[in-house]
Amino acid sequence: MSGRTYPQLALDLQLCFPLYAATRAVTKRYVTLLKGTGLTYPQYLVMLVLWETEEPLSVTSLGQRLRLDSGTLTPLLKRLEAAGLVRRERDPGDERRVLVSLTEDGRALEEQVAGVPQQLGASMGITRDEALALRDQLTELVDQLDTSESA
Amino acid sequence: MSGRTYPQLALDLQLCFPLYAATRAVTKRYVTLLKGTGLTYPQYLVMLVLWETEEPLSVTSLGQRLRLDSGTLTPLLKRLEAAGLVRRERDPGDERRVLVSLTEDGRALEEQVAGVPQQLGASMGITRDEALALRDQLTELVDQLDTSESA
DNA sequence: CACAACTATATTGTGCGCAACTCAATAGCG
DNA sequence: CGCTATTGAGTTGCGCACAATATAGTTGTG
Repeated sequence: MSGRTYPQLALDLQLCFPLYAATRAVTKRYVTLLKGTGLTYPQYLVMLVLWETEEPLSVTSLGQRLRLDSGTLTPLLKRLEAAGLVRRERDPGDERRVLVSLTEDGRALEEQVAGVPQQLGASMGITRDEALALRDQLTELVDQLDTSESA
Repeated sequence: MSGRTYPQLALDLQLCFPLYAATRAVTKRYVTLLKGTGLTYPQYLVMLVLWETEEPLSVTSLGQRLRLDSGTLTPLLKRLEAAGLVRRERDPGDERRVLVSLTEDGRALEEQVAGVPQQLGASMGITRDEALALRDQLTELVDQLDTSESA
C-alpha cells in the first residue's frame, strides 16, 4: 500500500463496501435457495409481505413496506402475475388503485419456501441473537438515513 | 396481523430485508453526496480502489477487490473513460489484459470527494466504533457466505 | 357543475449485477 | 512446433432500482 493523501477514503471503502458486498452475497445465496420456485429475491420479498398480510394490498402499500416505488414494483408484479402467483385488479372503489392478491398457486408456494430462512441462517453462520442484533443496527441505520435525508 | 402458518418467514423479512434496505438507503445518500462529481456509487468504489492503489490495475484485479465481474465492470469503466477519469489500455505484455489507470482529472477528483466519508458518517448517526463493529460483522457475513457457497 | 389540485399507477431511460456465452491471446504439453 | 486448455475481457439478455414524466381517476373549492 502506498502513502495516502486522503486516508479517510480508504476507511470509507472498509465501512460502506462490506454493506454493499454483504447484500449482494445474501442475494446470491437466495438465488440458489429459491431456485425451483422461479422467484427472484425481490419477488420473494413481495411474496413474504403478501403471505404475511393475507389480504389484497395496493401497489403503494407494498411499496411502503418494502421501500420500493412503482417503477420497480409494476414490472415485478406483472412478472409475478404472468407466473400465476398473484392477481392484479383495479380497486372498484377507487379506480386509481391496483389491488394485488395471492392466487391459489401463490398461497401454495409459501409451504415450498418455509425452509429457506433456516437454510440461509445456516449459510450465514451466525446465531439467532447475532442476527437480531445486526437487524436492529441496520434498521436504525435506515431510520437515521431517512431522517437526515429530509433534513 | 393474522395467524401465520410459517412464522419463520416473517423473521426472514425482519432479518434480511433491513440489510437490503440499508444498502439502498446508503446508495441513495451517496447519490446526493456525489452529485456534482457525476459519479455513481459503484463508480465511486472503483475510483476508491484506483486512488488507493495508485497503479494501473487489470479489470480482473479490480473485480476481485470489489467482487464484481467483467460484465459489470466493462461498461462501467467505459463510462468512466468517456468521462475522462480513467484510461483503458491493453497490457503490452499480455494482450488479453486491459490495464485501467487514472487520468489527471481522475486523480484530481480525489480531493473533491475527500469530505464524503465524514458527511456520510454524520448521516448515519453512528459512532466510529459502532461503524467499525458493524463493518466487522458484515465482513464476516460475506466470508461465511463465500465458504458455505463453495461447500 | 366546472376546474384546479392531488393521488395512484404506469412508462421511459439510465445504470448496475450477474449468468451465459463469444472471442482472442496465452500457457502448457507431447 | 502444433494442438488443446485456460485465461481475460467483452457482449447479450434479464431483472431490478430509481428519477422523471405521463395519464387516468378522485377530491376539494367556488
